[in-house]
Amino acid sequence: MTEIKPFNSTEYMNHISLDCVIFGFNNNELKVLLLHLKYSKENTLPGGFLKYDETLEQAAQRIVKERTGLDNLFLKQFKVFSDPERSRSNKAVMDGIIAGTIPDPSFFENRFITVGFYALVDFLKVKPTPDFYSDHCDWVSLNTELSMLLDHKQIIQEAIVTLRLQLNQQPIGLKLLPEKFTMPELQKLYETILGRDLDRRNFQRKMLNYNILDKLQERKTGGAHKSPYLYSFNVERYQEALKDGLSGIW
Amino acid sequence: MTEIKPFNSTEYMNHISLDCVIFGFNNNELKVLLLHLKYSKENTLPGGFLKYDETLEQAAQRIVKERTGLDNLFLKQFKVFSDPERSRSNKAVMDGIIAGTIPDPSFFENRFITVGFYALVDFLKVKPTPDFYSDHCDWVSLNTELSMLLDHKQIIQEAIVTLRLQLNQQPIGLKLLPEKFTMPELQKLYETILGRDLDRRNFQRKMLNYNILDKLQERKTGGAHKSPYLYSFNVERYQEALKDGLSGIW
DNA sequence: ATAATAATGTGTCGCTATGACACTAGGAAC
DNA sequence: GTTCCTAGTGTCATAGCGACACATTATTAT
Repeated sequence: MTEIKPFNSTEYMNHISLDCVIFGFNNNELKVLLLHLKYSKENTLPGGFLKYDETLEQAAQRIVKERTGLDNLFLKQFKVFSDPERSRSNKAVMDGIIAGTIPDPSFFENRFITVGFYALVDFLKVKPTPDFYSDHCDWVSLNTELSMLLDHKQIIQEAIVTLRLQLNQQPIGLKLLPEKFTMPELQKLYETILGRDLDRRNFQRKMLNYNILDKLQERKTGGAHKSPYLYSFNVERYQEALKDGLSGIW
Repeated sequence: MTEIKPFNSTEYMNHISLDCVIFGFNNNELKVLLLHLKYSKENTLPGGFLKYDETLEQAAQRIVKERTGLDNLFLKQFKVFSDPERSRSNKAVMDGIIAGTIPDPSFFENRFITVGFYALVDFLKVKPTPDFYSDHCDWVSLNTELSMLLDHKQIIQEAIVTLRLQLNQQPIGLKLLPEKFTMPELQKLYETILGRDLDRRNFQRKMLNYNILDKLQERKTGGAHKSPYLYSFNVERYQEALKDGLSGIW
């Protein structure tokens, strides 16, 4: 249970909610897109409820589109959070009721099981858009210490663990990086997700051996030092390689 | 939505159900524990609903215990199934209503999102126990072609895919095999899950290099040929090794 | 008994992937 | 130019892996 917006609760299924951990990569950092609630001043994940004719995946796409402007994103369920206490003492709901902005308080006071999704997006393509109940919507570095609504901090943690485990099975780089990128950028992404440094030369060798990158003629200019080459993913070969997983442990 | 037993629907959360794919390994085959419904003659996964004060994990333990007699099993969520059509035209419910055995049909006619769990159990320890609505509860080989309730066939398929992907991150062998087992048995388990043959000698070398097995003095007697040695898992070292995943791709 | 059969236990060889590491090249600041 | 920093490329030794051969032991057929 997360997002609060003016809505008709009869459109939505009771007891089931979704929360989306939207990952972006910028400035050599992994970031998540968070909302900041007007009344309770808490940070929340973009989330929402399930309509009667939707799958959870469709609901997640809808929710993510409202916050990012983007369609058809890479989204994956990773865990259901079902602690009976998780939606108790929901400060955001209390404040909303006091402010008179929640049309159907009894709906929000129910117990909700939430399905966690993570999304991988191209940072630069996102237009962060707050909803009615939040005063802003921003990218937040994972290093930042934040006060989060309910169990949302835990949800983010679990999303990262999942991301790390699936690093060789999911198109992490393809989805998180722009069309063209440099080898050092790709390496930084892997290092950030894994939480440790990798050897520059070994990383490059291994990556190139996967045969999933196209080396472009262009170099990235404007940097302060030697211009690195630009690469792009060969989507076909990448997808093919992922079927068996990118071999090896990083 | 799966298990139908005499119950008071007010004890349970609406719209949320669980289905458990209980894996066992016997006679060199992977098997799942299924119920066979009296009226509709369909096979179903053991499943049930969520009580108001339970987590999904607790509910899954409860459900699995009722069918196997076992406590504290290895259980993991793997996916939520949320197709709005999935619980439509539920033959089992229709037959139950006709037979007058469903106390609260309106509850069952609601839309249900189901959370898939898989369990890994020691085949020999399980006492398959049917519920009120099923005439028997049996182990069924995955090679068997069956008519299953609703989307239960798909749920089993997804469970297997998950099992395969997590083969190096989860204590598959430890949970599916008896205390003492032979190397060929362990190999067969891996081959069954992976769906392909492995080289006997390379398998043994790799397994032993993990340092997670204790070679016992005993040998398994009664077999038709040379007696194989018995092994058991060194639980401590196994758990330790799983933290980083058992390296390598099978 | 003896031989045939079949599965298990153990060892070798060559290749590849990997980790550790060093040198060269290019762009910016001075 | 010189300095500094980053990127591009190469080498070497080792561990792990796939492919493969031979000896051992238990049952079964004769």
